[in-house]
Amino acid sequence: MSYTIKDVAKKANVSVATVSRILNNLPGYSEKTKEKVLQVITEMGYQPNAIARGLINKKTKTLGVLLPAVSDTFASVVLSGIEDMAHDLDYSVMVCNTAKDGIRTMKYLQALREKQVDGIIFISEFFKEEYYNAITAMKLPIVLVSTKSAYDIPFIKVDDEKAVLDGVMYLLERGHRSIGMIAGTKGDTIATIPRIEGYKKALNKQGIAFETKKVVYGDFGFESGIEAAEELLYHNKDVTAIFCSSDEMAAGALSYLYRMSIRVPDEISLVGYDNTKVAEMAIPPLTTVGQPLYEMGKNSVRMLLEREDGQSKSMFMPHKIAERESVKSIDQSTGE
Amino acid sequence: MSYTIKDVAKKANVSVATVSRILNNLPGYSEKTKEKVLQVITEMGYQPNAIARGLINKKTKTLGVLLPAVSDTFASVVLSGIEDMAHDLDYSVMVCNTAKDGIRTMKYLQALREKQVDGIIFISEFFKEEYYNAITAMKLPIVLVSTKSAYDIPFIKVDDEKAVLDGVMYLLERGHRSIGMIAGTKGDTIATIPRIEGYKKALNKQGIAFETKKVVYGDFGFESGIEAAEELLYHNKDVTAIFCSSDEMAAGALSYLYRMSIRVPDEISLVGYDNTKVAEMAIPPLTTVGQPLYEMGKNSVRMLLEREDGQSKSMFMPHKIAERESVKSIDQSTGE
DNA sequence: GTGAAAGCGCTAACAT
DNA sequence: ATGTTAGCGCTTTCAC
Repeated sequence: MSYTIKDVAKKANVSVATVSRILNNLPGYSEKTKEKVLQVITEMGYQPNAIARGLINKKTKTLGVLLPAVSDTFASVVLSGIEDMAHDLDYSVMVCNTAKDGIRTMKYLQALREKQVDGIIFISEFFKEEYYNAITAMKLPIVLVSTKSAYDIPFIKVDDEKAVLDGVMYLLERGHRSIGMIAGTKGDTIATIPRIEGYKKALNKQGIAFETKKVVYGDFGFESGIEAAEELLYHNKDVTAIFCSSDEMAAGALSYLYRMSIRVPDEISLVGYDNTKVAEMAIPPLTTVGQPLYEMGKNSVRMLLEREDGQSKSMFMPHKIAERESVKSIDQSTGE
Repeated sequence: MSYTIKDVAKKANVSVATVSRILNNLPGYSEKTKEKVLQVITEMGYQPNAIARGLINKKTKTLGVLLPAVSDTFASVVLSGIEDMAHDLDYSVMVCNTAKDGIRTMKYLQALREKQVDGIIFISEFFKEEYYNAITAMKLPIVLVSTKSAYDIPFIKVDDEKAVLDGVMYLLERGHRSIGMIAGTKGDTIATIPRIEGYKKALNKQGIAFETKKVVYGDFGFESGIEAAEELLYHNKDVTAIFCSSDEMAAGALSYLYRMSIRVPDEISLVGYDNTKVAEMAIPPLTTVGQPLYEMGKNSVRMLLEREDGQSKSMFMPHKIAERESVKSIDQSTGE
């Protein structure tokens, strides 16, 4: 066993209370005893036991983060923002890979509760009623990142509809008239429906009719992008540009196009969504609607911790188009 | 506040000891009281406090993971293996993003200690003496993943020298004679020197002389791959293949070659290392020497937990070449 | 089969 | 300025 505060007290000839005060920077001791105690502490290599401490203050200085897949580029950037901010504030973070599995999420929620985390950050998944009930029952502060809910829970995300509208406008402004969309999971009320809405509005602004057959669905992943691109082009020989609801799907589309010997952006332009590393690494580098993922992660812990006194409110983060090389302007007069 | 074991005991008209026994599946109560207590527990929605529990058992059922960058593809796959295994074993994991920063690592080590984690997994960084001293002082079990140390600490990794030897042999067998190498950080005794050794040995087997100018260094990241490829080709117009020490660097090389209009694999073949998602997503898909990253993550927690009784030994994991489309066979007789 | 009570390592009154 | 002591919520002897 390691040393305890008692050992330190004994060796320094003071009471545990005094040691505790010194450890916590509370008033109530002379400079001399402080020095003495500090010296004994380093001598013994004493480290306070955060578990015992947590039992009393009801604070563990640790946060729980629930995300669909740690190895997913998207979530891992958010996680890294969370991690950095938490570290600055002296908090630790427990990661819980929910694997899009509701049962597993519930198990995690319980574990986090038992381990008395000070708050929970929930990333990018659909927030079920079941979760809501569990969390309100345990009275834990929570913030949603890149998702939102039907409940009064603060979230932090970009305005998806507006972001896609801008992304599609970007294409429209460059002369594209037949634009396809590779959307996310069909029916997803957070990341699919509003985005399709943005797509529609952009077309509408230019007086272009919306056609159902021009939007196909994927699941945000690479493989689904390949399939979606194939399906989209099969039904729409005329598209000159595709808006993709994630960089990974755009990478998939890119891959399909490459295999079909269709050049990007010469024959078809592509714009992605997220601005993750995959957009940078793609060939050609992808123009994409960027979300400030890292900042969103950082803000989420700030929000969570401030929340403790007085509800903090949700916030929309700005999106920004990262221009790279996957979009070509086409000259309308020549139809080229 | 939530309910405590005392509340349950009172409401069920038994002692806390009995409740505790039931909670922990210990003998010493009748089936009847068990039912009664269990019922009260669900009624109240009681959840045990793992902090209080941890104070007694000196077990927190949580692990600490130290890694250089959560958003790095490589580490995040390992992390996801760790996460899954930990979850199966009812452990939680605290992630610590060390950002290749020694000070930060030391801070984390201390935090993990104070929070009484049951063990530590250290991924892919150089393991400094400083860390060793801190960890032995706190008597925490630890395992190294994808790295090793000068100390008697179990590690789990692939045999880098052998892996690169196989990768380069793969190229040699396909007729390549002038092979460049984009290595990792110069001087890195874990992930660079042994790999260069493997490269040398492969050439040697075929009686090809090793040339210093054919190996250039990067830092395992995408951008460094771009620069390295440029440098390598500048000094070696004749290479027909490049072995890269990470998939990200290979993607960088790919990107550079694309910009230079040098076709892969027609003009230059490429093989990567790791077999992460970026190898799959590359255009063309990268042939790469794969490490079983996810499995390594899983094994590391198994190893860590078994370790508690009796030292467990290090293990080498098998590497395996994932064949995709970035390598072309060249016919030597025609010199093509 | 069940309960009382002594801690685990610490903090926070309350004394002095 | 410093010490004594009562817990925090739980597990674990030791009685009965």
